Amino acid sequence: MFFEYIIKDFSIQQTLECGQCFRFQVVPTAEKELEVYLVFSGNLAVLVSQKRERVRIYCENDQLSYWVRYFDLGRDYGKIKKELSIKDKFLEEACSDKGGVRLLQQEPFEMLITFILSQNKQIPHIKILVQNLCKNYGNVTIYRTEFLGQSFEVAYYSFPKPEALSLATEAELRQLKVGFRAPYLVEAVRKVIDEGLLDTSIIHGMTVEQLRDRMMTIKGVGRKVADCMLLFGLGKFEVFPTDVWVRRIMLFYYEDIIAATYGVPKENIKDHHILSFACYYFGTLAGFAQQYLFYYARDKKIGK
DNA sequence: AGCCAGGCACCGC
DNA sequence: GCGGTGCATGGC
Repeated sequence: MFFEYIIKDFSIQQTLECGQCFRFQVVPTAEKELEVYLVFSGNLAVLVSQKRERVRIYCENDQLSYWVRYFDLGRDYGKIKKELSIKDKFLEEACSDKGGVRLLQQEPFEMLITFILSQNKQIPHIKILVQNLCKNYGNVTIYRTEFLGQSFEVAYYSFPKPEALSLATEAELRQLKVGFRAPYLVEAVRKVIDEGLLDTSIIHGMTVEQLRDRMMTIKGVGRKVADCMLLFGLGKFEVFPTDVWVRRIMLFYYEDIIAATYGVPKENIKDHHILSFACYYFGTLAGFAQQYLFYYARDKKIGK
């Protein structure tokens, strides 16, 4: 069965392709303007179709709330984009061009592992590595639904649970081409299991700074990986993951303002200046701004 | 062939 | 703190 919604400020294509999600695939269709994707999260799968503002989520009743939250469909993105767009022309353009992006609320453990894998890798490679993990340590599941009057069926691998991943040795992980990230994964999984790193009862009520410090106790998790995990996995929308692309576009657009704000020569701008400025300038919307800017910069190759 | 990729740890200062 | 370097692997 499916549930149909009319949703503004949403593009399933942009939301999945913008670089926050690594487990999805296009479902080819003959119909014009119809976009269909299979999306995987944790041990679940869903088929989503979109034609203009008409969005259909193909799942059973008891999973609907999970996917509505996952795609962040309950939030007023028009308001967010408006608030960002009035700040300057650059943001206005990025928000307009990438206006269908929504911040997915993905599984915390999955985000932690995925973004440890992401370091010094390009997005297509990250997808392959994640897929390797799922194939080797996840469970096969069948997803079935009715789609356009016929039955649709696909087998997929779940994202492995910590206990399943804990069976992997460093050597086995290296065979999956994760390279120097192998020991990072082992430690992350160990800390999740032994120290309850992601236990809801423990992290509930912690500040963003406390959560970030907690994640960064893992070797292989620095500021950027931690912030991606906080943003995409824990819904901490005020963080501003700063990678090469974000650095490029921030300098391209705001170099002069940042230099003036902090009284440093342009060539002396450091990451902490960019982070501080983003926090001040974008405020609680920093995470949204980051994703619009990141996707826009990468698409237009800004600063490269 | 060399450089870079949604970085990070480690080292020397 | 700050800058430089090595790191697995793959694509251009």
